[in-house]
Amino acid sequence: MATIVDVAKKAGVSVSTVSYALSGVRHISDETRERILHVVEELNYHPNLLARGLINKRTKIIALLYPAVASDYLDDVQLDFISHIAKIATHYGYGLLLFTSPSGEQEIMRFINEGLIDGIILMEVLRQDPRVTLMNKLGYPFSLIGHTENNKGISFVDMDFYTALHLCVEHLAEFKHREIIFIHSFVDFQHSQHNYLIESVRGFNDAAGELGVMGTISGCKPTIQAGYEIMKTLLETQPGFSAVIAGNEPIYSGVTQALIERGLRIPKDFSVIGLMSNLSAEKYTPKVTSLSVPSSEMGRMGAEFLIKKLEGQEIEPQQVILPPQLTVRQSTGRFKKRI
Amino acid sequence: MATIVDVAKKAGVSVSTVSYALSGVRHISDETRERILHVVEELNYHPNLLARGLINKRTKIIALLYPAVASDYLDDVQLDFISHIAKIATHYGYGLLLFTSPSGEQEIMRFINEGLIDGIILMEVLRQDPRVTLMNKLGYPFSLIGHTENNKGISFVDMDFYTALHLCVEHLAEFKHREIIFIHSFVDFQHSQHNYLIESVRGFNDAAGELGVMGTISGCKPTIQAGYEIMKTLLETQPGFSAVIAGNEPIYSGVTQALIERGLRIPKDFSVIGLMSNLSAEKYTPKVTSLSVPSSEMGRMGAEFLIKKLEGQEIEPQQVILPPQLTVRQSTGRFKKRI
DNA sequence: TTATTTTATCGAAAGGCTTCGTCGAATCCT
DNA sequence: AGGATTCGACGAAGCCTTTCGATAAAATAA
Repeated sequence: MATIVDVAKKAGVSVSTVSYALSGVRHISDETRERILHVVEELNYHPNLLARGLINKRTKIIALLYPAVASDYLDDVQLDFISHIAKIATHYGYGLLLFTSPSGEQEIMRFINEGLIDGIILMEVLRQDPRVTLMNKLGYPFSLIGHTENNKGISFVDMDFYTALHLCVEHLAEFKHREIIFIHSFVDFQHSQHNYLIESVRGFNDAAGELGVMGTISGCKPTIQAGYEIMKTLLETQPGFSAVIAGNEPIYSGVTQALIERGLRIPKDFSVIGLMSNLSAEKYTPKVTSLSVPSSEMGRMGAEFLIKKLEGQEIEPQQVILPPQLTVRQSTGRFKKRI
Repeated sequence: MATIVDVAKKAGVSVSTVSYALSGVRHISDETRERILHVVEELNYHPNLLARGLINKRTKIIALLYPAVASDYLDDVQLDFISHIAKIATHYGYGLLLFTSPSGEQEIMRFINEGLIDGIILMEVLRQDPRVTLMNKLGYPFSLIGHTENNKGISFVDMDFYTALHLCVEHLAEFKHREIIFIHSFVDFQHSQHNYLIESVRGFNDAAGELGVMGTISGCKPTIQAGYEIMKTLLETQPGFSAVIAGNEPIYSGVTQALIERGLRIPKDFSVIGLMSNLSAEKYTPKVTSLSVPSSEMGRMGAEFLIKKLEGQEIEPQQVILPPQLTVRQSTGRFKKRI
C-alpha cells in the first residue's frame, strides 16, 4: 500500500509538495503537479483516511442509529429510509455506518468520543429524547427523522401524522362509514413517547369528533399474527364498524386475512386503509388505499440536512414537516351494512 | 474531547502507562491501574479509533457492498441480508459501512487503500467476478454471499438454487401440472453471470425433463408492472399452462394480479410458487407457497465468516451451500384444466 | 554485601497525513 | 542595479495512539 512518502520519493519532491499538489491548498507548478499526479496514478495511491481524519477531525463518515426492533426485522418504511440515506450519503462522498440505536447515552458518547463519526442521524425519536438532549448539549452535529417536543436549533424531517390520520378518517367518512377502528402498532402506548403515535391518535380522534363518526383506537404488535387476532376479536365484539385503518403493513395483512376468513370482501363489505409504502400498497389485491410516509423524501432530507451542516453550508437548522399523501386505490369503498 | 494525554496528566503517570493499563498488554500495578481507570471514567475517555487504526492497521469496520439496483429499491430478500449482517457486525463489535457496489475495480481498490476498512462482504456475485479476482490477488479479507466458479480459498455462503428450482417443479408435478412457466427476474439473461440465475434455470430445466413436464422459461424486470404484463401476455399466447414459479416478490404480485383480472383463482384454477422471504409469503392471501432464501442464516454466516477471518480464528475458508426450503402454503393446488 | 533478576514505569519512535513557517530563486519595480 | 515581491518547494511540527527499549527501584539469589 503506497503512502505519500512513496509518492514523494518517486516523484523526487517533498512530502508536503505532494500533499499540496493533491489538495490544491497551495499552488504547485504545473510541471511538478503533473509529475506527481502521474506517480499517484502509477502507484494507485489513495490518502489514508485514518491519518487524514486524525488531523482534520473529519472522517466523512456518518452514522445511522436505527431502531432495535423487537420483531427482529425492519419494516418496509424503515428500510426505505435506510436505503435512501445510504444512497444520499454515497452521493455526497460520505460513508454510512449502521448501528442499532443504543438505549443508553453512554453508548452515544462512546461513538462521539471515538472520533470516527462526523455526525449522526437518529430515527424513532421520542418526544423527550435523552439522546437528543445529550447531543445538543455536546454540540454534536445530528439530524432527526421524526422530531421532539422542543426543536430549537435542531434539523429534522418528519411527516404530519395529525393530518395524515385526519385525511384517512375524512376519506372513510366520505364513503359514509360511521364506525371506524384505528389499529396502530405499539408496544406500550401508555408510556409511548413516539411523537408520530401521539399525533396519529390525536388526528384520528379529532377527525372522528369533527365528522361525527365513532372512532375506536386499538393497538397490537406489528406482526401479521397480531393483526389477524385483534381483527378477529374486534369483528366479534364490535359488530357495527365497517372500516379499519391499519397502522402498518403486517397489521394490514393480518386484518385482511381475518376479513377474508369471515367471508367479508374488500372493499365491498369492508374498507381498509393501510399505512405503508406505496410499493407495498401496490403488491396487494385489491391494491391498498394507503397513507404512505414519504420515506424516500424523508431519508434524503434527513441525510442532506446533516451533510450540509457538516460541510458548513447551512447554519440555520432545517425543519421540514412533510404533508401526508393519501393514495386512493381499491381497498376502500362506499359503506354497506354488514350482514 | 479527552485524549490519553489528559488522562495521563490527571493521573500523574506517563502516556504509555495509561495505554498499558487499558490494554493489559503489560502489567501495571493494581494501585496505579485503579487510579487511571478512575480518571478514564471521570473524563469519559475513549481511545481515538483513528489514531489506534493508524497503528494496528485495524479499524473494526467492515463494508457491505450491496447491489446498486436499477429499480432503486432493494427487495425483501436483500434487505433481510443487510439487516442481519448489520446485527451480527454490531454483535461482534464491528461497524458496518454500507456502499452501493461499485462497478469498477478501481473503486474497490480505493476503499482498500484508504485503510478504513478491515474487510468486505460482497453480494450479487458473478460467476467470474473481477472484484473477487482482485481481492484474491491482493490478499484482502472478504466473504461472499453467493459464489463464483472457482472458489479456492474463498469463504462464502450461498443457497443451492439448482435443487431449489428442482423442488418447485417436483411440487407442481405432484399436483399434476404438466405445463409450468418459470418467470425469473433478469436484466440481460444472455450475458448474465449470476450464478443463482444460471443454476435456477438449470434446475428448472432438468427437473422438467426428468419429470416429463413442459417447462418454459421467461423473464422480466423485477417490478409488479412487468410481472403483470408478462403474465397477461403469457395467458393469451400460451393457453395450456397451469402453474407459474415467480422469481421474486414483485413478479409474484404482478402475476397474481393478471390472474385475478382474468377471473382465475389461486390455487383452484392456477398454482403459483413465489421465491420470496417467508415473511412476505405470509402477507398474501392466499398465503404463498414459497421457496425462501434463508436470508437471515446467510447474512449471519456471511458476516461471521469475514469477522472470524479478521480475528484470526479461522484460517480455513468456510464454504457453505444451504439447502433450499420449500414451504407449502396455499397458493398451489391440484391441476384443473383451465376453461 | 554484591550481583542478578524482576517489577513498575517512563521516554521516544512510528504510523500517514496536513499545515505553518521558511528560504532560495526568479521576477518585478524604481 | 539594488531592493521588494512573488513563486515554488522544503522541513518540521502536530494529530493520538501503541509499542519497543530503557531505567530506576525493589526483590531475589549467591
